[in-house]
Amino acid sequence: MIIEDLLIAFGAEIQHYKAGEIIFREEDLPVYYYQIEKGKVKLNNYTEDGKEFIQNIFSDGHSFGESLLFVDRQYPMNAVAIEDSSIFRMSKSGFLNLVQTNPEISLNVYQCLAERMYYKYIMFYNLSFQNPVSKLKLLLDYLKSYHDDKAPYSFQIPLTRQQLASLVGLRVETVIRTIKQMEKDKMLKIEKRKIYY
DNA sequence: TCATTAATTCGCC
DNA sequence: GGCGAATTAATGA
Repeated sequence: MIIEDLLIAFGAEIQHYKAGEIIFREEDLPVYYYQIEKGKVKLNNYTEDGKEFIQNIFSDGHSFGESLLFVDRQYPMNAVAIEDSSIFRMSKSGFLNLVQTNPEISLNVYQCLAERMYYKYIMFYNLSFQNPVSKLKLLLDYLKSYHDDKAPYSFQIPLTRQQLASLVGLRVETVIRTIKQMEKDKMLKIEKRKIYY
């Protein structure tokens, strides 16, 4: 979200993470701004019995966890690379400095934060009260909103069923059952196990 | 071709 | 809708 040249000018460095590598953990103190150059990252939590809930998944060009740089608190979630990734890492002071000296950048940051809040708003209501079809449909709609082609079945869901399940708090089996039901209802299409929405 | 990982199925609660 | 186990398909050394 922030121009790479500017990141570098304010002290950012590229870090490489292997798939599965942890970038930061719950209860760590936020001391860096992270922006993905290339790769994929998930923010998650684990319940006591080991179940994973995915807060969000980010890919190329996205930053993550920056809201925590504005409050004096520990991270409430983990960040894990889910593919081999190259990520810009800039110190908190560099980030705050950058935001203070560049109005356009801070506006940009506001927009990112607002986007995250929007996602939380729609998901929270939906995950609290709705049935599996509604939960998955909302998630798919949200994912597709970043896709230029709005035609039906034009968007291949870039996530595994397990990841979908972890994003909406369902089990894989339920996601599989529900996705099949949605295919019957012509809401999506399945080809070679890939989901097209 | 073997190994790994994801998807799917099944029976039961 | 969740759970555990078993089967099958896809993918990539």
